[in-house]
Amino acid sequence: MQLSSPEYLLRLLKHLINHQNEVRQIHSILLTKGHLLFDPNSPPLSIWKPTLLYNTLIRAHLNFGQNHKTLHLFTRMLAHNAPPNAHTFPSLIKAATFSLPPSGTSLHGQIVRRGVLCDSFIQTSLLSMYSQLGDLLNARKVFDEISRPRVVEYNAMLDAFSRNGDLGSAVLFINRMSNRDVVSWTSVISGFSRSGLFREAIQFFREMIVHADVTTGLVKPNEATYVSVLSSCANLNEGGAFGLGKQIHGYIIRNEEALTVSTGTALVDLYGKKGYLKDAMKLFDQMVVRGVCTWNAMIFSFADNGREIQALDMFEKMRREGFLPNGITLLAVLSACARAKLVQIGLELFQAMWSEFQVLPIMEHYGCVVDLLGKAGLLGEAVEFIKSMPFDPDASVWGALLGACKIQGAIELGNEVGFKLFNFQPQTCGQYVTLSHINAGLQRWGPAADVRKALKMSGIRKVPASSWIDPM
DNA sequence: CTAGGGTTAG
Repeated sequence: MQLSSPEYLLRLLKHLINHQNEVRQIHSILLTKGHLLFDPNSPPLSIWKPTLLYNTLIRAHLNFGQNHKTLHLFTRMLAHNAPPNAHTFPSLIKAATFSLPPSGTSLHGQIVRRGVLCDSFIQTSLLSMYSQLGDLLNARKVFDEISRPRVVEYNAMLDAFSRNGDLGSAVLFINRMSNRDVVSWTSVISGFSRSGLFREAIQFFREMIVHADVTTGLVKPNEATYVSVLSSCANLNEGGAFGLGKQIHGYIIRNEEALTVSTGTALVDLYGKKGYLKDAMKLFDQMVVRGVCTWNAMIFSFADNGREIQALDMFEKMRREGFLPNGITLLAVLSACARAKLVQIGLELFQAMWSEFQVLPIMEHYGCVVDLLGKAGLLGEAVEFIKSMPFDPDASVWGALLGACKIQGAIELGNEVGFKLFNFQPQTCGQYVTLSHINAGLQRWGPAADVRKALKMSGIRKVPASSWIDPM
């Protein structure tokens, strides 16, 4: 086979699909050889080559996380007259989900016009896209158009309910499904967890492991399930929650060989949040492979337990080992600085965020700096800092200032800020719901009552004992 | 194996 033939280059591309430099080189060879150009006069067997090549390139760039480039490749594809097929769209839909401005609806239009809407992969991708964009209505519409949904399609709809906080519907839905797999169960557990309903998440996990799905061996909890329920255990301040977490830890040790990045991090977080820093650190050291998230969990553990200096040391160590801090890392170190009143270091880190770490500060970081200045008694500076923000502060930022006013006894400013906060109350700050660290206490109780009612109505029983998980 | 879809943390 010729080294510059489209067949060979396609094979090469598939083989090196996760290697950015190689993909780029193959891409440029393909361009110079004209292999990406659709030629109606080529032999019938190779007429689809440009489409295949473009689909693979699109997939590669999606994997690289280059959503904009992924979508741009589609316009190049159209310009080269390479006809998109049903395989083209799932990757594009995924890229559109996470790119700004949203281009999902225009993709939806393209799909309809090209008559590939009946493809089940495309339907699931679209459903999932609307779900991730918080558009439950359109997600539902897509689902209702699916003629014979199977478990994957059901799961996508289930996840749409779960991740958008409609857990009542999620529970009703999963109960009505004739087949459930581990993804179905995990979707609901993580949905509860995401909504801050940790007790319900744990309860649902307990339901899962005594359900016929699991006892018959049809379904088995996996890493995603454990991570979700461990996170709920970490966040629920009840003795039983920690106990369950430790049981799961034991179970993982007995059954899986080594801790993965996800389970290891979830466990570091668990022990850290419960104040068992030695155990958290021991786990951290045991882990063979760590991720940025692992470091984040460890830094947060120190920061939240009054060991701010150790948190900052950990941050230095992380950088020495070549890890690039992300937005969460910065949040962890900024909160450590705030707690220890290390104003200078905190401000320097905030300044370095963009210039050194290429992390764009978001609302939470600003909230952290306000907290930092406020805790140190620099209320005037905190107010100035809020005024300098490039976007409007939300309730979490004003809340940080209010907290500082209380500590400092600044009654007048406190009243002013309190009034501003009062105006925020009726709003649902939906997109910040996950930012529980700073938003703690805000927007938590609304959905909870409804969900408990739905749980009750859906006939979830009291939890019997299980062979390896004790009832709480 | 033979392009593409659903679940995971801080």
